[in-house]
Amino acid sequence: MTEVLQKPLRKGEQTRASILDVALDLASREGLEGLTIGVLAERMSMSKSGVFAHFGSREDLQIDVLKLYHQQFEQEVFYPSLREPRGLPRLQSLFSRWIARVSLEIASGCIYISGAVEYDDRPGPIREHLVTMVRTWQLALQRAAQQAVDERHFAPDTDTHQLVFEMYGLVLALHHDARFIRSPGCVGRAHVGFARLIDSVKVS
Amino acid sequence: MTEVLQKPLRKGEQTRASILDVALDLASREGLEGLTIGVLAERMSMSKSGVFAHFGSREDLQIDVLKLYHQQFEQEVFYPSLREPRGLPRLQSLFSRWIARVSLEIASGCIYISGAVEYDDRPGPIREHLVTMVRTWQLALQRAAQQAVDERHFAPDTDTHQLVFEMYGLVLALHHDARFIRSPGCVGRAHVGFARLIDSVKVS
DNA sequence: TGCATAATAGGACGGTCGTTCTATTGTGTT
DNA sequence: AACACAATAGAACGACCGTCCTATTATGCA
Repeated sequence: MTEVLQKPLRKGEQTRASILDVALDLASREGLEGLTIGVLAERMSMSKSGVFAHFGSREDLQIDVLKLYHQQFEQEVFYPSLREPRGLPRLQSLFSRWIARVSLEIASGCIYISGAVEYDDRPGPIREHLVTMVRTWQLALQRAAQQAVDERHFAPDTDTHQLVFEMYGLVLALHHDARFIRSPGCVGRAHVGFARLIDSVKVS
Repeated sequence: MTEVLQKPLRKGEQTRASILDVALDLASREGLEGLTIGVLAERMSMSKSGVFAHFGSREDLQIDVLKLYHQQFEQEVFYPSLREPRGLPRLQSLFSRWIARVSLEIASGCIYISGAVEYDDRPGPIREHLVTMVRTWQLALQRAAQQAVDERHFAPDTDTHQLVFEMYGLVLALHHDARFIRSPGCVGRAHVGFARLIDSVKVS
């Protein structure tokens, strides 16, 4: 009855992790709803049941993929920006890292954005997780914007909610024009839009 | 051999039209990819094959749904705005009618927007049609913006492409926050954003 | 009223889906 | 080396999908 027996063998966790990696890549391309166990198994050179056994259900798999994405997003976009000084510099860092990530994702797709469309009318735990994550990100942006007001970088009557709304719009437009329309130069347009946005709230 | 025999009986066209109506409603809710012949037949109280016979394939059905949507969009948003004088008034009319339509669609969903995500990486005729329609709409907006420059409502160096990019972003953000996040007040924020946008290019 | 044929129903097909069951292979520990 | 059990494979399930084929019913016109 020593507690050593409880801890799982290493192999399982390892393949589970690499399954999740492939699943994230797959979900980025085909959407979370397009993520299918059969295709996943094929890409892993495993049997369907072999893959399935690592997750209680497809829904659990999807949620784990979501959590992995969230983690990577935080690591790439959020945390590095905390090194920047509060206020405008940090907000600018958050935005340009965000843009940079979405630009790289043009080849695969952003799960927050595709998920928002896939689950805008599909109740359930996946939608719940997605909404929580996106709202968390929006609140982080809003907090950074509020700090810019506090630091007197922005006018004191600045509507930070409005600011985040428009920033999100710029990124959505970027994702739309880059991935769907495939019109060149839209990364630059996102930056130009942000500059104008900041200019409209900055103290002279 | 009188050519009268060639013309189809009325009944078929009629039910075909009402099938398309239901299909459009269904596709707005579940997405074009979620539009399924079985569910469509159930909603029509018809057999699957009965519904299917009106279209050569599911893909043709989806394309016809798309065309119907495009038609309604033009009718509700584009044509009425042509009655406004060229330049800023017409552009404002286009935008606010667009916003109004998307606001009504909050309950169901905009096919241009959900389709952009569903087909951003799925080649084929459906994607082709979608891209053409959306680009048509974007070009219409850009034309109206250019006329505002010509009429000296906007500064002569105004980047109309940039303008349309940001307008589209505002609508995407509206759709996102309304349908997915379900945050109240985002219709107002879309208007505020547009006002700020116009202000930055308007001649004093 | 009949006749040609359009409109629809019914059933079957092969395929893919998520999931479950049972058997087999592999791993880590004593 | 041998044992316990984790990890995976394989086959089968019921459900739903788009599509096709063949009847049956309804429609519009002579």
